[in-house]
Amino acid sequence: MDGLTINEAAQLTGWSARMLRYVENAGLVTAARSSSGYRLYGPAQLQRLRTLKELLTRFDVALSDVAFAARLGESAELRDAVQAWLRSEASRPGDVSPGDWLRFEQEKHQRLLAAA
Amino acid sequence: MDGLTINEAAQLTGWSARMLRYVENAGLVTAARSSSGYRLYGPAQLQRLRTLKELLTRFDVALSDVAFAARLGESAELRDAVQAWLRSEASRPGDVSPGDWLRFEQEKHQRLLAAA
DNA sequence: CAAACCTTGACACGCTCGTGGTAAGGTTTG
DNA sequence: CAAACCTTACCACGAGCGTGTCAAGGTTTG
Repeated sequence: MDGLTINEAAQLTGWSARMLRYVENAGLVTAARSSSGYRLYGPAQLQRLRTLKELLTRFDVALSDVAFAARLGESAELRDAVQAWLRSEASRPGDVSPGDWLRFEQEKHQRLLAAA
Repeated sequence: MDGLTINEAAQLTGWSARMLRYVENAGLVTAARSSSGYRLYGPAQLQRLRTLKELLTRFDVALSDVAFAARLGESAELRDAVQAWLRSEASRPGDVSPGDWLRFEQEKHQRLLAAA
């Protein structure tokens, strides 16, 4: 059988085996399975895991955020609803002070930094 | 001064005053302020609040999800990074079983329903 | 002026997220 | 076969979300 086992993949990607299972259960990186049920990671999965990690740390994004983005990509109905709501935002003057949601999104990160 | 106060807006939108402050702090619906600092809600804000509520309940979306979508709309860099990662997904066969992330995203909802 | 409203800040509570661990049991390998 | 690995299923734990409530203090209104 070709493909790395979960601990090998963990070593090579910097995730823990525990997190690899968690990420798979989130539907973000799914491994193939051997006949006996072992997860098998190929080069594509390894690359996806590495870039996912990069994405999360570089932009301080949560797994649930990426999962939501995937949802947006899959459901045109949801995507349209969200975009319609967002578009109604900038239309009125003084509606949202610039950098407001940005502060919110970064607040968690700020707190983590402050606690260190 | 024109504009409804926070409790009036709460009544008309179905949110609590507490949540209106929370939503504002999330940067999603920001009210104008009177000279003495009172929040003032106009028709545009009321409508945004109503549609936001609809969005959240209808698609079982979190406030942080909408905030993230706003972030995607503001930062081309982030949007490109996320979309690039997502595009690398469907390329390989058997990469992700269909409906996998969907189960994950709905799991919370399922648990809530199961508890009732 | 007193009642009724608004403000921010805090405590609390249950739930989800991200993460580690451990237990019970099947598989692969030396 | 025994060691080393894999599986799922749990317990735990701190941090964040969504929400209510309460306190201390300023504002508007009858």
